[in-house]
Amino acid sequence: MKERITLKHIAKEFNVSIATVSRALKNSYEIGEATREKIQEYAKHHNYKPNSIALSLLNKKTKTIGVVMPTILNHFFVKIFNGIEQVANEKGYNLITIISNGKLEKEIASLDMLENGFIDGLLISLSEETQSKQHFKHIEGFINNAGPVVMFDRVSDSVETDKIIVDDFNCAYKTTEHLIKTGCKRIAIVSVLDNLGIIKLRIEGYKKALEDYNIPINEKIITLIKKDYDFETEIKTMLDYQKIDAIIGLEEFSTAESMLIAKKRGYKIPEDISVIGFTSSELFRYTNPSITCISQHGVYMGKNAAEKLIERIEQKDIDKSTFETKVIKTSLLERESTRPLD
Amino acid sequence: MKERITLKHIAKEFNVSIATVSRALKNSYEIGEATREKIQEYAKHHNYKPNSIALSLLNKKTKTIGVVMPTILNHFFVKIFNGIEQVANEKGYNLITIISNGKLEKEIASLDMLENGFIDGLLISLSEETQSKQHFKHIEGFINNAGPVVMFDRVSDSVETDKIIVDDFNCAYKTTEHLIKTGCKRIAIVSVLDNLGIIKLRIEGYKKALEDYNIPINEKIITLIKKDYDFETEIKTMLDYQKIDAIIGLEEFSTAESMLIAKKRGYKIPEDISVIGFTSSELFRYTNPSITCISQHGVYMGKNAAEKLIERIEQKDIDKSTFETKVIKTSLLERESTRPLD
DNA sequence: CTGAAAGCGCTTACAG
DNA sequence: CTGAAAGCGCTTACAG
Repeated sequence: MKERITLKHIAKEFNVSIATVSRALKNSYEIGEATREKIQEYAKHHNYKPNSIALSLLNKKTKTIGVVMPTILNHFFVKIFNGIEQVANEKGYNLITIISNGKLEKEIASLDMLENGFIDGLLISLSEETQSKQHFKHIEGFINNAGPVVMFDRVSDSVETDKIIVDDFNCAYKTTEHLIKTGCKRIAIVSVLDNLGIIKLRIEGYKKALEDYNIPINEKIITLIKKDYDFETEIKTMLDYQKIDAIIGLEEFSTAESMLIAKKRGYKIPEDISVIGFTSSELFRYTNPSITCISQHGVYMGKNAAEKLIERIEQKDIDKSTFETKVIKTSLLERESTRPLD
Repeated sequence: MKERITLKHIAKEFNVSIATVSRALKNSYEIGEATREKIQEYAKHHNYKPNSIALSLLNKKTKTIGVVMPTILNHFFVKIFNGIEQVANEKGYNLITIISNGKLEKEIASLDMLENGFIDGLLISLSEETQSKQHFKHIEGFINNAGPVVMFDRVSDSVETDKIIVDDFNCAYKTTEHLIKTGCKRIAIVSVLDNLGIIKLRIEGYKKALEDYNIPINEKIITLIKKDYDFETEIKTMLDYQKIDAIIGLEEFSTAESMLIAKKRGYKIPEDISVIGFTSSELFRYTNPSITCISQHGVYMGKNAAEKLIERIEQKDIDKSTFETKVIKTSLLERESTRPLD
């Protein structure tokens, strides 16, 4: 690696000041044409690139956005990331990506590190632990000290900022309603996530739908499986001791895995048990039967989040009263794991 | 957002020089204990964080790595990214991630942008177009002007640098051999990727295995499907006009989709046709039958790539003669889509 | 024990 | 048309 060429080098080469070089390269009309041309040519030939760190220090803008996500091993988040990347790229922003891995500690450490001027703004989806412990000081700290924040999907009501979410309550309501209309009455919920705001909302929506259709709620078939519990055992127990004619899986794993276990237990899908996944996943297209699911439009969510953040970054003053929560509509993608409506 | 607090502010507060503040915060033994303590306390209380942009300018190190990948909608790359993230995080490096989306142009633009001092080094997996056009000037330019580069998975022989790859030739050889040993003779290859070094190597390994077992090579069942061609039509044509008893899919999509089409055409898997996917994918666990595949150990590859790059970054001088290409072993994960060995 | 100065690489208002 | 100077926020060798 050669030493990087700077204005200083060029200035020395032509025996002019670095100010002149700077202006010549910016095509300033102030500089004589001859000087301008020879400097530009030299710079081009030697592949001069203005040092962006120096520019960042000067402008107090890095044109870089932080993205903190709980995981990337989840197709929904991959899609969101894709959306973010598209918009960021388009608008000339770089992305610094951090996976919190569900850990509050890492989230805090990351924000702490990012609070030092390296990014212009932050996109964040909270880790499980952050939500269960309801610890948001690091987010608020960032907003106060470092720059605008847009939260997406896994958000918190208690943090005042812009948010992009899915309407989990309504979505769960409609999903449950759909199952009821196809004749299901004993609808189970399965999830390996817990303590997440979105999970609570989904369960509320589900319960409301059951109520509205006068179906009793059976807490024993709302199976939230903690990390240290064995998934297969829990599902088998539920299938063996409870009567069930539908399963709503709240993420990819729970959905696909529950269906697999049910099939092994001899249940026909969807004749005996209907299955719906509460997330879009490529995987669901290829299972047998293919799985009906809620499409959450991850790319669209990512794009919206990035657009909102960049808008805030480029805004002079941020009026807290203009903070908004955008709700992204979901859609039901019917496949073979649920019965047709009529 | 409050104005960020700087050494200047603190210095003014205590009527000392910024040098003193800087030293006090670094716990320099030179500074009187009283001064040190009151400055530290004040800084802590006001949440002072040294501006990392200023430090980067000073140290000519940003503790940031660039990651350029062709796609993220591919589980293999997601896993690699996870591995990279783990190591980077551990060693205190940030990641700037760019998805080239298979486009040479974007790859060039990205490197151009990253060449200006924002990153200490680069991890890159080439885009399809880059490989088909054999255009590597931007990579070489980066190595010469900006910093060390480690290439992973989709690499080029003509670029001199460290590389982490899968042994595609051998792996394809052994995969083909495995199919032959389970009684398959008419082994098809299906891929939607083309012009990729790794694809060529895999096909060579496959052909070598056929040769070694005295099985004639039938080019008509090596189906590389171009972007604008209809996948389903191509596969159906192959199934209808050629005799086939095994399919090796070179990526997730081709594998899962081919099996689906074959099943629809009435073939029993693996009795009539065996299927192997040349990539690890969560999806393959849930299809019916589940799909035997090559596990490429993406996380491990990502970790290795990141470790190598950081080693290079933290090295004073890089001796080109020490560039190495590390080959990651793959393993065959047998599932239901292939027949057992005996 | 503390400060003034130089410097990282750049831009730009101010002089001339 | 061109340059010297100040400044972005920091560190550190050099003086005292």
